[in-house]
Formats: sequence, C-alpha cells, structure tokens
Amino acid sequence: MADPPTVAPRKRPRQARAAATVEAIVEASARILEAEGLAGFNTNAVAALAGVSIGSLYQYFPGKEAILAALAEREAEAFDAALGAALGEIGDLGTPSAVARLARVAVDHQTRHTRLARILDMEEQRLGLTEAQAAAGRTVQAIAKFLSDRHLGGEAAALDILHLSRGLIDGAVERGTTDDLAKRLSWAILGYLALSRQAQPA
Amino acid sequence: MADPPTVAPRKRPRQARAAATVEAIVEASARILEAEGLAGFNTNAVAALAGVSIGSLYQYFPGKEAILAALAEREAEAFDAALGAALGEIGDLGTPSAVARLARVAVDHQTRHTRLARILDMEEQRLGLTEAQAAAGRTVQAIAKFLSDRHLGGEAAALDILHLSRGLIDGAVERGTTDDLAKRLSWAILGYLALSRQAQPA
DNA sequence: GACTTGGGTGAAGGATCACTCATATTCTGT
DNA sequence: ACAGAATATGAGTGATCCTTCACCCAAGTC
Repeated sequence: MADPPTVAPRKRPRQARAAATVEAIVEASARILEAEGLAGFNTNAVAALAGVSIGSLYQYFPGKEAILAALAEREAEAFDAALGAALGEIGDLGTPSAVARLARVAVDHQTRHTRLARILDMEEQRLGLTEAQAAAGRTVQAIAKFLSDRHLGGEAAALDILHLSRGLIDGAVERGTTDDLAKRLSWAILGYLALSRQAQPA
Repeated sequence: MADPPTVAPRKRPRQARAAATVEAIVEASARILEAEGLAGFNTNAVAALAGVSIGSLYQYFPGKEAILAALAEREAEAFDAALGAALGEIGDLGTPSAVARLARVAVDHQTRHTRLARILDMEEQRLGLTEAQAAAGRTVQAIAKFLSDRHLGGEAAALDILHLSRGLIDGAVERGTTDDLAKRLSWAILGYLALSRQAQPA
C-alpha cells in the first residue's frame, strides 16, 4: 500500500491573476480527465492545456494528487449546491414528482462529466480527500433529511440511492441510452423506497 | 484520443509449463489490481509477483493492455457462468425469490473483487475488449430472457438492472455496509421492474 | 546424439513524466 | 518612481517503467 500523498494546496493565490492560473489548471485537468482518462492526466499536459508553465502549477499544488483533490471538491460542491436548490423547490410536491425532480438533477450533473465523475469517485477513496468527502457528506445528509421528513428512510437509504443512481446513470451514458433516463432512475429509487418501507414498517 | 493498443495474445502456450506461466501472470495481475489499483499495475511488478521474468510475460502478451483483456474475459466468463447456473435453478420460483437468488450471485461475485471489477469495467470501454464484451453480452441476454419469460421487461431493463446493481454493490462495499445487501439490491430491482411495468403496460 | 521447437531469462535502451530551481516578469503600496 | 512581494517561466534532473533482444535451457523427434 502506498502512503497517502500530500493533498493540501501549497499556497493561496493573492492576486486575481494567480486565481485565474489556479482556475485554469483545475479546468484543464477536468478536460483532460474527461477526454483521456487518468492515463493522459500528467502535469505537463495539464500545464500545457491550461496555458501555464509547469513551474506555475507547482507553485500552487504540491503534486498532481492535489489537483485531483481540488477538482473533487469543486465537483462535490457543485452537485451539493444543485441538489440543495432542487430540494428547496419541492417542499410540497408529492413524493413521485419530488423524486423525479431530484433524479433530473442527478442525471444532469452526472451526464455532463461521466468519466470525470467516475475517476474522481475512485480516487476519492484511494487518497483521503476529506474536503470532497465532507461536501459529499452534506449531500447525503440533505437527502437523508428529505427521506426522513417523508418517513421514507434514513441515511442508509440515501447512500444506497446515491450509489445506485451513479451506476445506472454511468451505464446509460456508456451505451448512449439516456432518453428516459430520469424516469428510469425514478423507478429504481421509488421502487427501492417502497419495498424497503414495506419490509420494515417503522 | 490514443489509438487502441493491440490486445490479442501473442502466442498460445503449447506445453503445460507454459500454460502455468500464463495463468500465473493473469493471477498476479488480478492480485495487484485489487491491492494497488491501476497505478501499481506495471509489467515488472506483475512478472515479479508471478515469479516469472519480464521476458516471459512478453512472450505471451504484446503489452500490459493485453493482460487486462485476458483478465476481463476471465472475469466476465466467470460471472456469466455463475449467473447461468443460478438461472437454471430458479425455473419455478416466484419472481421475488428468483430475483433474490440472482441478487445473491451478483453480490457474491462483485464483493470478492470490487476494485478489480471496477477497474476492468472502466478499461473495457477505453480499450476495445471485444472478447470480454461478448461474454458480458451473453450475460445480458440471459437476464433479458429471464425477464421476458416473466413479462417483466427486455434487454433495456436487463442493462439498467445490471448497472444499477454494480453501483449499489460497489458503494456498499466501499463503506462496509454489506449486511443485507442482497435484500436491498432486490428492493431496487423488484421496485424498478414493478414501476416500469406499471408505466408501460405491454 | 543431433536437430528443432517451445519456453525462459534479464540487462539495457529509450521514453515518459513528476518535480525543482535559478531566473525573469508583473504587480502593489507608498 | 521604486522596493519588495507575488507570480511566472522552462530547461534540467532523476526516477520509473515499457519493451526488446541476444542468449540459454528443456522437451520432443528421427
């Protein structure tokens, strides 16, 4: 087992110019990972695509794993925000409609960057990306709250649903069958919730 | 985009000794991928763990990707066999019991080598691992037949279920909540089938 | 026992890539 | 305008790793 590499940013950008550099590096990384996968993800390529020298990259990130960490945090944050917004808008909807709405959000997010999302998900485990995991934890809590408010389940159900969604969406994108994807995802989620509730009446 | 590397075996082992060498290489690769991930998967390490010289490795495989191909085929074949056996034993069971049985098979298989399975799944897309995909295709057809025999769905449903299962199982293994996993998986599958049937009555 | 073919070896070439450092440029406050 | 801080550069270094090749050993054949 390899020891976990340092993942905290090396220094913080103070000028706008520097912030743009950091942003360009993260964005370039996202593009490369989506297009080429982990294999094509090397610091030289990232710097080149970002239009920045390798030296600059190492000013802000202690290594390539650190870029992954920043990227993972960014994505987790974005998903949490999108889901939070959706949750705020569905207070009085019926459960099927509410779940359909949430399914849409998940599909939209995951469809945009399938490959990137899968890679980050795997690396999140391998390295200890605590920042990203914290954001993901907030997402789980938000869904768990939604479920328990409606007496549909708790945190365990939220996690199962999240993971099952990932698999279903990734698979559908892979084979290009994303037509009724949100609807199909709703079937899985609502079905899971109905049967789990029926199996263990609270 | 990188061009797809050659993946066909270089030559076929004719003596028992050679077959053992090939087997050792594939097995060592599986162990390394499970323990270290793609990052630790290099030909030197594989040869060393297999107790074989690097030269021997290149006698049978044109490159590391070819080992991946062989491994993917082996795993896909194993899963197809296990699932086929289970399908043969559940001819007259009720649908919930039958699905529970299949869920068990999927959980057992995926739980044994989660990390390996995930890696192979990703690489299967990246390279064109046709042999492995053929075996996977047979698995899909077997499930599709099971579903259509009971008027529960077709190939699309089979694929959705397979992918959703992968996500759910991987997630559960990741966080160590594999206790009622087969049951939870059954909920998702049966729920999906029930609602999809209800949405589009044949 | 000579010959053929299959099997096995590992040092070495060559490519890639992470990361550093000495130097140059740009910004910001005064 | 100037000093000092922040930012940017990219050739170079060393390590890792894929792959080849020239050579040796083992097994079967006549």
